[in-house]
Amino acid sequence: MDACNCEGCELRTLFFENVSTSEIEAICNLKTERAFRKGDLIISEGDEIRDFIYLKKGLVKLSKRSSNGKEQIISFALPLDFVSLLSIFSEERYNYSVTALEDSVTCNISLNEVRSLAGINGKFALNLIQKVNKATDKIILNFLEVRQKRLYGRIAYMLLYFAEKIYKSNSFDLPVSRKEIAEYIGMTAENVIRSLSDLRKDGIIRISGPHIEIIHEEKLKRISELS
Amino acid sequence: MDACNCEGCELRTLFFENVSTSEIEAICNLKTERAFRKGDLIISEGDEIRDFIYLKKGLVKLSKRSSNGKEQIISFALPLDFVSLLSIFSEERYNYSVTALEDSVTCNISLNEVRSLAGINGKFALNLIQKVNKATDKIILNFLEVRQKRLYGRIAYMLLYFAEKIYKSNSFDLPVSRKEIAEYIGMTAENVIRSLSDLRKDGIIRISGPHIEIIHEEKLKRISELS
DNA sequence: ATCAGTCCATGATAATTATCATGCAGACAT
DNA sequence: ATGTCTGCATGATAATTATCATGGACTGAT
Repeated sequence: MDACNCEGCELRTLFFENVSTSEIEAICNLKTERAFRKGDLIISEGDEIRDFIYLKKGLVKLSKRSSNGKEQIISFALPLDFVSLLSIFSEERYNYSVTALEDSVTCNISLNEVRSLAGINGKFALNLIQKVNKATDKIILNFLEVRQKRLYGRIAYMLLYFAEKIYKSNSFDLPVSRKEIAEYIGMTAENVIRSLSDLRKDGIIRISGPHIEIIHEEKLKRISELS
Repeated sequence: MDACNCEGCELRTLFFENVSTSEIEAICNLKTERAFRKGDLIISEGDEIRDFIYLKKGLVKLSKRSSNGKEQIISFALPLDFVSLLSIFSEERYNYSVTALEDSVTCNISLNEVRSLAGINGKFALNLIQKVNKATDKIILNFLEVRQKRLYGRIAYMLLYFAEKIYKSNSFDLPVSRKEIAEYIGMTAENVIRSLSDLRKDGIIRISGPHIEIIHEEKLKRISELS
């Protein structure tokens, strides 16, 4: 446990709740930490799935190039959300990409190790099921939520999402371009820009470049709910 | 193994691949089979999650009532797809409903049993992860696929989906109303009806009541792809 | 048999969104 | 410094989709 710095990792108790100290040591020595700069590609669609990857620090987006060549954003993930959600265990290759939106650090563990630990330690496996399940559930519920709204409501929903879930503040820098917001909510970049401008003109938010400040949270919530 | 009729179940090898005969017997004696008629509610949103449920026979829809009160269809499932996908293991209550679209039979096993088996038998747990993972992946990829298309393309995509994935034939009875199609693709019922009529007028499909016959599969595919 | 309810269907119109065009500002390489 | 690229912004217009209204067919309840 000397070269192994997992003790400080906030994910440890979450992830390794049911793993004995000796098992942790064994895994810990096999893990690799990787640092990424804002904008770096962490996983590229089509890459072979070798590692179980989770986010230790930072913010990432999961995206996929769809059949017609357009990029679509599936979700955003913070630490404590897993990055290796979809397709892991069920596919050989990633069918989505992961990109760092802020400087990020991942912790990579050989998938075979995780697999064999899960095969030996059923409690660990159950814990894993739960985490993967929760993460994918969130994505699906989010899709449903967004789908039923119209442009203006989707924008409001997204702003509230960043404020509440990602930054826990009504004042933050958008980590994504307007085009990426469009790819996330399934609209065009022009209309995203227009909606943001409208919200600004109505005095509901303040914008300067990437910086957003939500002034009338209640109004924004009403817009989000009333679609 | 006498009262236990799992041997004939096609799901057995899939599901219990890694489970010993004695373990199967133990579980098998605890399982309950339930039959449902077309239209019956199998799971109601908000129900407590007690059983691990899988579909042995039939066709079902997963749906969710969204915040504004509108019903949304998440996916359709055939046998071999699991029904207890989302929220199981991670939630206490279902956050979606399951309805039989055709006469269906489910096999219910106490979740605690499945959980404890997974805790003991890691291989079984891994198998479970894989299945759950694959099923949710499908749902997410489907959402992405549909989202990038416009009305006409979504209708074409859905028709091809039923023909290829559900009925394996270009001639079939739609198991859902036009309104439900709308809830599946995120459009209004009127526009679904209009699109179907347009496809009929263009000679691409034949319609009589719930019966659909795809005449020009190639044209339909092109419409689906070109959105 | 009648009534209420739902599904399918179509039209007219309004609302929403996409597309195309243009301009500006900043980043960056040469 | 110049040109090129990208992101942000706005307008004009076209395309798409929703909403509202109406009608016929059918089902089930009374």
